[in-house]
Amino acid sequence: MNRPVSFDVLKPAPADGSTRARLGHLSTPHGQIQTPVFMPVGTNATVKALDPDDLDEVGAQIILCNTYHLYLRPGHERIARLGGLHKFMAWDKPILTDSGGYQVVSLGAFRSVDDDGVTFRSHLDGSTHRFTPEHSIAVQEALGSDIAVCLDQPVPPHSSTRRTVAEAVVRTHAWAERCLSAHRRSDQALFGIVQGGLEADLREESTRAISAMPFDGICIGGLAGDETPAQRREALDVCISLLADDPRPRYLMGLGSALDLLDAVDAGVDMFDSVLPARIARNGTVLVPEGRLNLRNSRFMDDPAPIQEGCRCRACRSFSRAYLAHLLRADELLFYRLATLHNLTFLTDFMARIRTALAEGKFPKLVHELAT
RNA sequence: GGGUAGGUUGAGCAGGUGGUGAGCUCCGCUGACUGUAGAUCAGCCGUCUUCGACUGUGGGGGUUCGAUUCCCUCCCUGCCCA
Repeated sequence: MNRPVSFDVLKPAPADGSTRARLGHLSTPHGQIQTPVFMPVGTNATVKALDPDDLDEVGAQIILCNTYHLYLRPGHERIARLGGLHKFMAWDKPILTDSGGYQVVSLGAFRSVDDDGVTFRSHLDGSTHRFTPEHSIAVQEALGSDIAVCLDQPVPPHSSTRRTVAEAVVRTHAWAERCLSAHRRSDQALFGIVQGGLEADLREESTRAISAMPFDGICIGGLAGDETPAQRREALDVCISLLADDPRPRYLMGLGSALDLLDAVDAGVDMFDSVLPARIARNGTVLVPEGRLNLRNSRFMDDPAPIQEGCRCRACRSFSRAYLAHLLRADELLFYRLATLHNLTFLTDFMARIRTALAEGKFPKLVHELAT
């Protein structure tokens, strides 16, 4: 049977074990994706402050949209009536939808979880809504994303007891099976999600269970939270050592800082998403090779240099730090667009650089360079 | 010139009719943000030797144990009338 997406490893991890990083190619109904890839997040069917032309200019290959948010507003059925999510938002490249699983964590006090599903209180009007694995899949099918994701139960790594993590793992596995049997669309891939927090044995158990199911890709969830980089790497190594011979793409959910991405690619991850670069942009922080600049700092008011010398983005081609700092202070809308454009371009180019290094067999060297 | 309402920490205000005015919102300064309840949030924002101390209610003077408050006087601002 023809899979909706196909993944080819163009350049596998070297046999010498110097890295698990690999170069890949993901083919979807709406286009091709070079991996490792970073997916900007467009929760409400828009990457905040940008339009699809901007995203093309950034070089985004695929974006993530959110099932829970679009279900609440404007409604998945409405989007389906209007021709599906791609048409609705005028983005004809690949889209991955999150299942609403993350909202189990982020909505905190506004939800309750049981074995059958999650009950949410809408953050918009307080009304109650229920997401079961079947319902999440139905909503994602209505949206028509290229890649759907299972409803899962992530837990905050650091602040959860082993018992909580263990329960979430069991539940996530049961839901994974239900998502699989509910899923029908043949033009939409379905990824399963591994949980297990920072408990090595639970991570292992979860990886085995999820990878044994016929998913099109494997998500690693429950990280990119309050764990340390070392703990994350440890959890990642547990998962990916078990997936070494698995031909499917590996997607680490929620990771978005450059050095974090580098390390996770080294650990063998192919796909990433995060709100981080876009959110910090809106909050005044821009990414540069040395780290971050907070354009709110008074020293930028007189700085005629671009955010980053040599950056190809619109903000850097045309404007100074001084101008951007002014826009930010004046609450001008242009700031949000330019800062977002820059940060997403920065991260996209960073991933491209990683891919080039992988293609040329120079990835370990790049890691060494950037880590110091 | 007469009348009237005012003068509080960068700005705008609150409060205070004899018993210790540092409260708010802006502005400003700094930090945070990782499958987006986030163009958001947190801290600081008179001075200093900062777990505390000092100064501060337009200026000056008076009454009083004690004055932002009462009295005198001057200055400044808005409005009304000449």
